[in-house]
Amino acid sequence: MWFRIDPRSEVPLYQQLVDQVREGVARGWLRPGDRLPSVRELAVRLALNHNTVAKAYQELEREGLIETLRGRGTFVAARRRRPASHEDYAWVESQIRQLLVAAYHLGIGPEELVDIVRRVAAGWRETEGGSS
Amino acid sequence: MWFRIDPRSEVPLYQQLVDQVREGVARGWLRPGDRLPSVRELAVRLALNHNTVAKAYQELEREGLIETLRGRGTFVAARRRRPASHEDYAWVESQIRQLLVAAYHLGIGPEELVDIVRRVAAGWRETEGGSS
Amino acid sequence: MWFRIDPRSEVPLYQQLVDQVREGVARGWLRPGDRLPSVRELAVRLALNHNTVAKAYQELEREGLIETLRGRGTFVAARRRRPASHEDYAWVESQIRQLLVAAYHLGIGPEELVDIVRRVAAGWRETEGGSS
Amino acid sequence: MWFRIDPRSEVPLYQQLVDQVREGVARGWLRPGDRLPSVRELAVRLALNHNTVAKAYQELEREGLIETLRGRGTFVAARRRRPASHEDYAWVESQIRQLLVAAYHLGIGPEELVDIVRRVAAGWRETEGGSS
DNA sequence: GTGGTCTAGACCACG
DNA sequence: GTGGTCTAGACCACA
Repeated sequence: MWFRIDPRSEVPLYQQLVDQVREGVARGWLRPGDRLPSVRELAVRLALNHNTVAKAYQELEREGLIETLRGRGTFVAARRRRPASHEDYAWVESQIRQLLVAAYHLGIGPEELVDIVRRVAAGWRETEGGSS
Repeated sequence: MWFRIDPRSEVPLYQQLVDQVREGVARGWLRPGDRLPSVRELAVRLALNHNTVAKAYQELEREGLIETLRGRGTFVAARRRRPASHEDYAWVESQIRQLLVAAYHLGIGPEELVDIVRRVAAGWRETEGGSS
Repeated sequence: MWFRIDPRSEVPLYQQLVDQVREGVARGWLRPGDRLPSVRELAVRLALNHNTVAKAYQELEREGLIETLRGRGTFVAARRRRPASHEDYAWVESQIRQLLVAAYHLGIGPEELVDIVRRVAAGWRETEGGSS
Repeated sequence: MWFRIDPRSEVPLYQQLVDQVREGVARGWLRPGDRLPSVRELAVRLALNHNTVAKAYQELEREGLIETLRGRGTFVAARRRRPASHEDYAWVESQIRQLLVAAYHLGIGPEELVDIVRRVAAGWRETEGGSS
């Protein structure tokens, strides 16, 4: 499978796992009903402690992205469609503003950033059918 | 001045300071040559430890955003124009991808995200002349 | 029959069975002498492991709610009337206290909770003749 | 302070802590702004591992009941008033139904249970000014 | 076999 | 000092 962990990253190991599952679900690489590797199997494969993997899975379950079926394993949950709230939009906009600042200091201005976003989003859309 | 610290945030206090200076410079609220408050003054005003403010200033100086003139104070540095490297672009794109994933899980699809980015960037451009 | 199993629930599968029989008996849906489905039959019907159903039946038999007549099947037992002990009352009160806490954090205060309990208990009484 | 852990209980240790803080907040024994013992201090006091205490605190923070101020410690958060949703009421009612069943099997009928609830809720109200 | 819990002991960033 | 993360290794309930 496609999990990759970078032990040198400052991002916590369990968070890297969470992020990758989130991306997998968002991009359609992981479909509802797909089985995730067992906690211990994945721990061995990635040379992590099983507790680290378990922490990631628990976080994902809390978010409703995955479900565990008692004794049978862990599976990708059906997507729950919840309309984005006003708070959600505010959060996304603040993230964008942060990104504009960071890009500026790298020498990338707002117009160029919009172009890059458009291009990256287009690449995303080719993979999945869009979801807004 | 306009510094605001949220001790409840999960973002480190010194990082919040760094972020705000970075945004101030990027948006033109802070111009080269502007004087920043002294470490002690800012620490008192924001009810922070001196070390916390000092750490923020050190980080900003390391990035070349501010300069300390011995005995005279701390000032916003002249902007060093450096073309964005290939790595810089790769980093920005990865950030965008992360944002697409996060937005997706909030119920905001790629097309809608591009619209929001365009709108936020437009608001930004009204304040500053852009730099791409 | 009316058994419903939710494999996603955090309640163990065997426990869900036990709970439903307990409710059935308490509400009068299951009367003394009524025959329960065999372990194998119920396992097939609910897509459970035999052992899971067997464990539930064992637990119910241990509680005296059902009786197994060798070779004839499993039946709802006659209700044994035993006065509630001091310990029983203490347990019930602790459960109520827990419920008061949980309700509080959902924004439901003690007075309102009492009202809800009264209403739910009234609905219950319509089904069965009460037993206190 | 008033934390008590029962290592023999089948309730997980961290869950016992969570429950006690929840009750403390609900009953007004813990007021917004009150400082909780540090993770390690409480771990020593209760003869638990610090990870166990940390897990409890993290769960409570996720629920918004407590807040951690970077490097300063953990504090009871201001109560966020959120109106109970339809789902919340459904959950409470299901809990009540379960309690009615359990009480029945102990020989305590619905009318008597209502009386007990009324009495326990009254005792609660004497401690705190009510909140519905 | 599965996930959930717990301990012991370690290292780190933050203030 | 604070909390956050991680490992190693153990035990348990569940299916």
